[in-house]
Amino acid sequence: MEKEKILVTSALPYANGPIHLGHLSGAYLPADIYVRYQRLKGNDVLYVCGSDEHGVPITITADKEGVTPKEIIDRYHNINKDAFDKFGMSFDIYSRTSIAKHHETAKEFFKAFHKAGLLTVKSSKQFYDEKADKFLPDRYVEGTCPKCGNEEARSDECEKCGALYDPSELVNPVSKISGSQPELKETSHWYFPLNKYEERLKKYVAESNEKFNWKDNVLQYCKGWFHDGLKERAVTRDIDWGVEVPLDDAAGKVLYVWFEAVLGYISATKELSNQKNDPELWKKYWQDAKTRYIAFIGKDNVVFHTIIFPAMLMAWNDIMDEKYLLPENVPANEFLSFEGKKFSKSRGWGIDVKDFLEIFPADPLRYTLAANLPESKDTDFYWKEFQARNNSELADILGNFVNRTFIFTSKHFDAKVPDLGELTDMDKEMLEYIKEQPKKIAGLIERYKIKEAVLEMMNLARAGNKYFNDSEPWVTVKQDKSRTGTTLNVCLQTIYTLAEIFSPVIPFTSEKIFKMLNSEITSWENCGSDNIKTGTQLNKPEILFSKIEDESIEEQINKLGVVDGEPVEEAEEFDLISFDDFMKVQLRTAEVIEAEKVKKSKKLLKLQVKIKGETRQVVAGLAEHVKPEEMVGKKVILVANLKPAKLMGIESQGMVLAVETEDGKLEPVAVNPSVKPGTEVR
RNA sequence: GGCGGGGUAGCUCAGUAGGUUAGAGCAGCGGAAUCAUAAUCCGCGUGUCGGGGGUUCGAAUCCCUCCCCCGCUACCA
Repeated sequence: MEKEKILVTSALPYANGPIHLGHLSGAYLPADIYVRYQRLKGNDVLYVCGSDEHGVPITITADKEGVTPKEIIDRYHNINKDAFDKFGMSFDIYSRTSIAKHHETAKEFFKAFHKAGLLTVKSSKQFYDEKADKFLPDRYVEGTCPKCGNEEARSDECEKCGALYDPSELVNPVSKISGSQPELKETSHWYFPLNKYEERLKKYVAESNEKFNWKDNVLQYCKGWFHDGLKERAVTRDIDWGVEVPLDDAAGKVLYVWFEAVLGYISATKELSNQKNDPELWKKYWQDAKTRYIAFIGKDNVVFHTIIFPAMLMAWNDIMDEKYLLPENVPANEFLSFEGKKFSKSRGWGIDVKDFLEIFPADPLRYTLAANLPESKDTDFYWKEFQARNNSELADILGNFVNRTFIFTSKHFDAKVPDLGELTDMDKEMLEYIKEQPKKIAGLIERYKIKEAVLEMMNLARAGNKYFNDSEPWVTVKQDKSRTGTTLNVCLQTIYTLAEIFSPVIPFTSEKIFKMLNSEITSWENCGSDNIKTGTQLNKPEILFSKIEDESIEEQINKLGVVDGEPVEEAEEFDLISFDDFMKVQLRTAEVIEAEKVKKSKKLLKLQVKIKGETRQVVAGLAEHVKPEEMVGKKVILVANLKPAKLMGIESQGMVLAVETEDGKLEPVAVNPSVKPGTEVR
């Protein structure tokens, strides 16, 4: 079969925090499994990734910590690179967008577009912080929403009520940098005419889908974007962290991250070319029409990889002689939740890859994630499930099958691979199965059905156990040793095949098995043929997967929702009432005129309070907390339309609002003394 | 608010060009076996396919409607 050239990318993780299990499930593990499989098939695969290191959130983190953005990106680039490495990601290069090569590449694209007159300049008003001498990106400005009054609204959008508005409408804008009030100041930016590519993009998506059968969720996302119509997009921003706009009159402006980050795939490949002293290498992938390009991402990234990046490449290809490939497929995954909730570092929910791999080995994690990838909908990671997958599948089914075969072979055949003698129907069936199963799995992986492929891999190990059981070598060894030899030979061929087909998913274990078999991995196409030769001396078996005890899982579960040793307070859950319901409660300010203790009562005070036009008698349970004389003259809040009730025989015509402190003390809600009695409270 | 996804067995998930008794893995129950990390193998599933309505000979699947979860809304997989 002719070798294919395949370029694979995984979304560039943002270097503003450590990656967690959700990231792995989205764009990394499926890609790595795909890549390892394609390499086993003998195809020429290039797998590229790297850190995305520009943009506002990184500068926010840096400011918060009082360090430079460079320190932030260095920290997380290294943490994540290391985590990926321990997890067994087989990138050909893990680059970063802060390198000179990337700045150069991004500028090249911008300049080409600019020179061709594609980009338009538009001015708009943006918040400017005089104290900090900076234009403020949306996230740096907070104010009150003009629609709903939410005080934590963003400059052009309120997350609470969803309103979109012009930044000039924002009430009381505050700069998050200096705390001062920013001014709206005129600035200009370059825009990319995404709208001009709309028809071609629709065609691109439709045709790619026809040829390569795109995933349904991806098509739905695209449909959503097309439905709304594509608009021009600003490609520059006024910040000082990023790729500088390569024009004379653009001081203080950088390329907007969406524009340059996707180009990181290209610059990373160029970087690899340099490292290999083969400057043309990258072109053999990116600019050869025979290469297949597959971009693995999470669902949040769909628009960038099916619309924006292709549009940019189309624009380039229109102008330049050297033409880039567009992705043939963008197999985006949905999200992984953690124990039923979204990953959240601040709430202590979920676990970083780095922390995980310090406690458990990579392969059980790879297997667990792969067996439950969010391929068609969001899925969940549960610690208990991780334990079960490790113990009852990896250890009990796969690990034990390998172990029992090895031990039996060393006990009765000096750990040498016995002859394959005369075959029974059962032997033939098993041999047929180990030939067919890899084909089935290959088909699934090529259609990006990794989850189902993993199930089929484990099914081969199940079949191995059944074959072993049904063959009863512990019986035959007493009567017909050559029969036993045949059984074990078939089992060892099965183990060989298992090591091979499982290697994309659990590469570390696969390697161990090959070492135990004293054999080398072969091409995927040879799976199931006579791979392990009769007479081969087997090495001593080792336990492939140790069981995970309940205690170590409990320990992890107990860490949930804890940050720095402190449990994170869960927000209270309220039964929601409508605005109308709330308005049924009529609150008024009231002035206390008289106060005395109710006789024979520990808790009750009898108050005379003045509201507009009347004086009411109210009985309040405050006696243990406030002295009567302290109450006189106080302004309080009264529920004015509460049905009167009798307490200790005294009529109470309302209720005084009080706060209950943690130690159980009550304190009347304070009202500014200048407020007139009877004023409405809402 | 708009757009999108989801609601299937105790749990985690498959399953739509409408078609026999709706599936898998795990857990559970019963049995067999004893080579093995007490692992394995065999048997056991009547689940209002979120609710209601409709189209149809026939609906988990198509249409309408309602409820509940989640995501995106242009810089977090």
